[in-house]
Amino acid sequence: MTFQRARSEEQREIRRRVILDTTAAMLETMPVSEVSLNELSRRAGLAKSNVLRYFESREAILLELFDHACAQWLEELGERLVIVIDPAGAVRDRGDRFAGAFAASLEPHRTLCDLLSAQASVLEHNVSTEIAARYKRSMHDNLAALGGLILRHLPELGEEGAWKVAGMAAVFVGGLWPHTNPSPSMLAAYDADPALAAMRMPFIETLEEAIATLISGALSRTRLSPPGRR
Amino acid sequence: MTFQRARSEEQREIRRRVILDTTAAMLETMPVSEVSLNELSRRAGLAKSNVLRYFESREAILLELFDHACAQWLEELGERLVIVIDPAGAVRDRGDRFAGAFAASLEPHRTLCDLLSAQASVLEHNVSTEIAARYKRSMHDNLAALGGLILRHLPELGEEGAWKVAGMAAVFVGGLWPHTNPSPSMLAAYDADPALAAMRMPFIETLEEAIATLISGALSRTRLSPPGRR
DNA sequence: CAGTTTACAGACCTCCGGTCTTTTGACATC
DNA sequence: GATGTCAAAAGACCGGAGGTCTGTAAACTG
Repeated sequence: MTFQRARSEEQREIRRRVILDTTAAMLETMPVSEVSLNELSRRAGLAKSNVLRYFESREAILLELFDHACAQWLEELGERLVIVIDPAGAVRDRGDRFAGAFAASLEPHRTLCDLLSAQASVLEHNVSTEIAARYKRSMHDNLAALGGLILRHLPELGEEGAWKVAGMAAVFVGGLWPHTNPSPSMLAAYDADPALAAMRMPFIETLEEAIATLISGALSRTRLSPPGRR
Repeated sequence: MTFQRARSEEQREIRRRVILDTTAAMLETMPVSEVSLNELSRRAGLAKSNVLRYFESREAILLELFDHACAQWLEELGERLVIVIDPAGAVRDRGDRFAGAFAASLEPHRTLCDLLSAQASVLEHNVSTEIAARYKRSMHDNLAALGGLILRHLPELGEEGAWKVAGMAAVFVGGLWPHTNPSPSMLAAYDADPALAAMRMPFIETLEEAIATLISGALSRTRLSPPGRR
């Protein structure tokens, strides 16, 4: 697969891209936890040690991928929002439409959700301080961008309120996602007992409702307690 | 450590308890991900294969522990709530107090939070359908109990609203928890850059605010959209 | 063409969850 | 009390994980 050795910087960059692309392709067909360095390096046509020449750990690869996926999703969400939300509409309507667009925009970004849910518990471990700091700064920007989108379409929330909703939404997505990937045995349990199946949470619908509820709550709370008050 | 062989059923039960207690003790000092069968069996004074004679997998042990911790926490939360909430108080006040009690009640239950966050993504995998079903039924009851507590102190939410808030709260706790256990390198990054440190989410405070927001939202939404409407 | 650098592959390491095989302790029977 | 049986226990073992170490050879430099 590999044709010649990477000596120039641009060749090294190509290697990095191959690794990232291969990982992204794997994530399309399997959860984060199943992406192993062995299989990844096999698919990329490189030796494992060579993969680790370009990334300091498995987690560092996934983190970079996550960061990129985040930025791309945010762009799509931004576009979707301006289409869907009428700036002159009622607050309640804008909130609901935001929630709907938010949830729907994640539908084609399953791997982003998967990475998000693994972020704090897995990805942020086993990377150097440099990588951790760089990534966290980038995530700070992403979260700020999400807060900006919220503020733009729901200015009633205020800057602080919008920021908080952004953080809560991110946390919620990360918490909800794992529940939508039941293990085979759990699936069998669902099949066997309809009462259990009833408590499954469909990802998009649950997310939409939760975000809408969060926004409603944040709105009513900013209204009830004027800024500056604790 | 182990003195005689377990031949009677009650002796077997003692073995199970030793394993569960040892695991619980380990969880007091390390996160779920670091509890390994090797170390566990060493501490319990049993061979690894012997531990697996009593539990079908590492996850099965943790799942049973999680279930038990859940039930115990729910009891404590129930007691706390009747002390803290004035049934005659305003809805808003009851909601806020509920959120406060909810968050505070989790403070001494760090391992519960840890298990909760690992639940869907780790624990529910790698167990048989029997265990999965049994556990899920139990969790169904636990969630219903939480819903019951919510309904009791915030009857305005209605049964469905209370149930939904319960589910969302559980999801949120599971999503938030990992962010409160930063890796060493992440901690170093925080130390180096105050701007990064500012985006840390303190567990209890963030949780309290999110739950309060969720409740406010659910309340305003039930008020705005009468039951039966979609 | 000789020498130096270094990308790369593959053997190797430790640890994980889990299985398989062997040993041995506790009981029932003679 | 000796003997046989059966399951509890222990420990060797397995494949695969993430990651390191070392030898090789390809590309540059003089």
